[in-house]
Amino acid sequence: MPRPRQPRLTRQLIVETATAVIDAEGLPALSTRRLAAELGVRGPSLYNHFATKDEILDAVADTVTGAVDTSGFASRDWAAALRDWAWSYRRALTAHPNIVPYLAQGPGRRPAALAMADAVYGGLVRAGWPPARATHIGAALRYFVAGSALGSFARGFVEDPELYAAHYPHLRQAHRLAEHQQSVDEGAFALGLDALLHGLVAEYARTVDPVESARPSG
Amino acid sequence: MPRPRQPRLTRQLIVETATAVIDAEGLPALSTRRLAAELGVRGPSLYNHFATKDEILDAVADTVTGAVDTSGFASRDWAAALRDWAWSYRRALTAHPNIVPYLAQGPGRRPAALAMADAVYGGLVRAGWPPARATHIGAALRYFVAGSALGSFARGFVEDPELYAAHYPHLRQAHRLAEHQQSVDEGAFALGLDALLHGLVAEYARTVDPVESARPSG
DNA sequence: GTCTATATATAGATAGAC
DNA sequence: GTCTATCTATATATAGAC
Repeated sequence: MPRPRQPRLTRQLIVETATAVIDAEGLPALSTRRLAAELGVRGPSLYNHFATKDEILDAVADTVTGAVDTSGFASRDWAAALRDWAWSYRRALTAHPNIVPYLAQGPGRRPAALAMADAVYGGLVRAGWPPARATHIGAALRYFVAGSALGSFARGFVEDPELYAAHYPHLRQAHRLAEHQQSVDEGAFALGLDALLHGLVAEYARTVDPVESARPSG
Repeated sequence: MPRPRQPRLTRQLIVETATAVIDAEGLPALSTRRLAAELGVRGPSLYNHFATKDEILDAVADTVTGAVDTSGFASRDWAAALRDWAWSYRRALTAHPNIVPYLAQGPGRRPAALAMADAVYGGLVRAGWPPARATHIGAALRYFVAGSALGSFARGFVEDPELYAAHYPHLRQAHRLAEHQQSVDEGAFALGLDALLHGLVAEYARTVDPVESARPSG
């Protein structure tokens, strides 16, 4: 009973469906058979559109990264651009947390990841940061965003509070916050990002543009 | 030809060997057969010491986290304690980067991870941080450390610089730094951690201990 | 371009002998 | 406590018919 006039496979449809499976059940759950079944075809059909499973994963990864907005770096305000980029980056990754370990294997040859790195680095250098410093700043923010998307603090705590109370007294309250996992994660990200940018602005004033910064007070 | 008097299996030996395999070849490379072969036994023998493969992975994860030093929180200087903890945490994770995605699945029931969270949270609250704030700070630093261990900025760049030059002009210089991957990663971590702590100290002065901080200047 | 059939490999885990 | 033998399952990928 071949399905008579169903939508045929396309690369985009395969990528979208693969993303959905990964989001719902994790990276190890994505097999070619599972993906094909989800699309209403058999496993081998996928190989008419992708040479290997890794090509599919790369396409998923590139699509996720492609959703990140780096347009802020077109302006002059590098700190605002970093903040907007970091939040956009975080939104893109937290929408698909299960793919993050794969993403972190490196930008590799994925166009979107390379374009993102290029935009951030270029924007910081244009703002006056020394090249080596620009690399460090981009990497530091990438670490923070990737780490925040990778695993929440709350995730993984078991249900019974009393189970912890005896051995880890300070966690009694902390664990209660696990009920509000998402708000904890977002609050921690907001706090960390603000602190990071605060420190970077201070260093910029000290090392990159001391004249401009010193003008008001001395 | 059974091995006559070889060292028999112990939980510790299994965990150490599993860690070595994961370090060398990645998390997916660790199968029960592979691990057993490395130990000079057959697969089923492992089940005399662990009920499941996941139990072995949990033991590996717990050992990695157990190497983190949180003794700094015994003192009063919370910022110095955070810095020491973050560096110790980073050293523990970067020594075994391939296990990080597994670690990030949550503290779960692993004693070392829970003890670490307890020490950090307790130290910050004792220093005067509000409980919710202490949770956010611990999480933010955990994100940063985990992200930095997960994937370096440099990792994954291909060898030929010219391959990037045409399409991503700003990356020509950045990619050269990939040759010094380790120093880039460490520099980015140092910069990010300093910036984070700088921002936190400023907030502490503003919100937790304004009297003490305001004394000199008003 | 999708299909059936299959090659090849590998996984985690158990039963029961020694 | 380790072994052989095996169960069950699942994987990626290819050949060749339609």
